[in-house]
Formats: sequence, structure tokens, C-alpha cells
Amino acid sequence: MVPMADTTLTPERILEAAEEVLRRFGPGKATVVDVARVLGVSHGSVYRHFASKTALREAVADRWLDRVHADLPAVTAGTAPAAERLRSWLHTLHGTKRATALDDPELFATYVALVAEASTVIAASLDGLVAQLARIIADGVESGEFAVDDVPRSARAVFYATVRFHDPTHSAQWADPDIEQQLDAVCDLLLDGLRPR
Amino acid sequence: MVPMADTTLTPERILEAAEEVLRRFGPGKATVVDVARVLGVSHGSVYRHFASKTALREAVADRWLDRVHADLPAVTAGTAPAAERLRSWLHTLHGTKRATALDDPELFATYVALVAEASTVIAASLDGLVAQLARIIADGVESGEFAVDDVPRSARAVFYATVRFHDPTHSAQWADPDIEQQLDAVCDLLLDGLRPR
DNA sequence: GGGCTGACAGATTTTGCAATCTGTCAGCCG
DNA sequence: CGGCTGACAGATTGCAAAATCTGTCAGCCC
Repeated sequence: MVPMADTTLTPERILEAAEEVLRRFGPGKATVVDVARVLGVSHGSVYRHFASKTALREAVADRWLDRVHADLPAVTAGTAPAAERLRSWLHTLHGTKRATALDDPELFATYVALVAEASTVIAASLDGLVAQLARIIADGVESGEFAVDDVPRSARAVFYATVRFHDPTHSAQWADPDIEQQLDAVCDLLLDGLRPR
Repeated sequence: MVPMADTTLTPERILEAAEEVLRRFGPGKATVVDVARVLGVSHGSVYRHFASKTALREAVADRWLDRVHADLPAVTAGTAPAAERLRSWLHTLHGTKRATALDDPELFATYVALVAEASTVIAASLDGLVAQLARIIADGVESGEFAVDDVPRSARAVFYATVRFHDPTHSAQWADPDIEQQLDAVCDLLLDGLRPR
């Protein structure tokens, strides 16, 4: 068991090792001993940087969510009409998740399990997403494209109405070749609902 | 092991016994030997009426779905304006499910597990529900309340957009005291989307 | 001295065997 | 006869011992 410590031990390096172990063994069999072995250190050292196995897993979940949602802020901050941006935002969110899910279903399931454990992380992340929706809708109201009484309420409604297309519990349906048309149909309905009459 | 066969053995009686066993032991521990014991017959007899344990469980799932959806056709066939009927239909579906889920979460979980196994049954049931939505929307189009190009497409969109409120995978959220307001917010958006402009 | 190790207690998970269950069918019984 | 029984083979599940894992900490080593 010769160590291969070519760098100092950092949270960053531990997270990378943890991801590798999760990729290889899945969430059920990944242990912190495995993580330590990949790093060539004793498992006690890992506990110097993460208070518990749970904390480590939460950090991995957080990291993954950041990566999966990385493309969205650019859409939110775009210059296109609000309706277009809203549709594009929803398709981006759906598209990234679907691609991840279909590309490597097992790895996707691993990350989903991780995120499901980390209820704090997930709540914060969802609030951030709804805030982006609210910003797009607010822009639309300002430009006269949309007319809504209560922007946050509508943002939440849009988020909830598209649960089928971004919530991992529905990922089995994302293999349906018709799924994008379904999302479009829901978008049509929602956008018509947001427009002034 | 004295028999208590007070009637002839019918599929009906077997289904009732199966439900009792499922209620008491849950989906993981209910066996067809248990069912036979409740009926005071040998387990071989059960196989005279149901081809397999799976078939028996499917029949139970089917029965349960029928019961849970029993109130909907009356709403569909009602005389109120289509918009009202649509909202009421969605609230009825959500309300029945939520009541069942909150009243006895364990029994609810049992039935959900059963239905999840029975993919054929579930697909047929969902098609029936979407058909009811389509009928309400078609009525609305005829009366001028709604304006949509493609009624079946919109019906599916409405169904998908309200997944959060009727799909059992989301039942954990139904305890939220705000859940009905959330459904109302989504309904507002959808109904505005269906109306002519 | 500060990061790291490795042994340890208690909790959790694997393992392999025993018990139970599913589905079948030859024959019994009314 | 026609529905029912009970024994049976193969598959599945439960259980208890053995192995592994988590989290801690006294002490080592650079």
C-alpha cells in the first residue's frame, strides 16, 4: 500500500477522488476507505477535511448540481424576447438533464441518489432556479410581453408545471422520442397563459 | 387449519382477501399462501382463478385505481362551464389522492408499489384520464370558452403540467399546507393559456 | 507543532445456509 | 366429473455470524 501523494491533500482532490469512486462503485458501495485508497492516504485524513461521510456526499452533490445548471444563467441573462428565453431556458434545463440521464443512466442514478440525500443542497438549488424564472418573467412584464399579477407565484407555477421535464423521478420518460414535443406543448400553454389579453 | 369456506371461491373473494393481506403485511411480505389462509383454502386453489401472483396483484391495482378515480366521470359529465369543470376535475383528482396518501401513508405506499409493477394497467388508466380532460376541453372549445388547435395535445399538456399534483412520486410534497394554492396557480396559468385571445 | 497514521468501538453490510414461497400436477372427494 | 388438495422442484427470502465501514483519537514523523 505505497502512497502516491504527489500533492498536498485538499478538499478539491478529495472531491475528485470521491467522484471517481462513486462512478466506479455506485452510491451503495462507495466507502470513504475507497476514497482514501485512491488518494493513497489513510481514511482518517479524509475526516480532517470533511466532518462526515454525509458531508462529503453533500459536497459532491452540490458540485454536480452546479455543473448541470451551468448553462442556465447565460440564457436567463440573454437579450432575446422573454417568451423565447423562457422556452429556451426550459429546453436547456430539460436537455442537459436528459442528455446526462440517457448518456450514462447508472452514473445519473448515482448522482440523483446523492442529491436526494442532500435535502438542504437541493432546496437552495431549486430556489435559485425559480429565481431565474422569475427574472425572465419580470423582464417580460416590463417589456409588455407578459401580464401577471404576482411574478414569484407565476415563476413557481411554471417550475411546477414542468416538473415532468426536469425532475429526475421522471427520467424514465425522457427516453420517449416524443418528449421534446410534449415539453413544447406545455410551453405553448404556459406562454399563452402568461401573455396579456 | 380448519376451513371457513362459507361461500364458493370467486375472483371477487380472492381480491378482497388479497387486499386484506396487503393492508396487513405490505407489498413486500404478502404471499399467496397468506391469501389462501385468509380464505381457508389451499394456495393451489388461488391459481385456479389467477394465473400468477403477478396477475393477482395487477387485478388488485386495477381495482384500486378504479376506486381512486371513481369521482371523476361525474365532474367530466357535469354542466358547469368548462373552465370550472377543468379546475374542479384537477382538484378532485389531487384531493382524492392526497387524502388517501395522508390518511394512511403506508397503505398508500403499498398500492403505489402495486400499480408501479402493473405498467399495462397504469397506461390504460392514464389514457382514460387524458380522454376525460380532452372531453372537457372539447366542450370548452364548442362553447367558445377555449380556443385550441389540437384538443388531444392540449389535454396531454394539461395532464403533464399537473403531474406534481397527481403523480404518487410527488406524494411527499402533498403534506405542504400550500399545495392547493400551488395547484391553483398552475390552473390559473393553464386556463389562461386555453382561453381565446 | 501540524498534518497524518493506524488501532479501536460501535454500527452497518455481506455471506451462505435454512426456511419459505411460487407455480405445477397427480390424484382425492363430494 | 370438476373443483380442491397437498407434495414437490426450483426460485426467493430471512437470519445470524463474519467481515467491513464509520468516526475518534493518542501518538508518530517530518
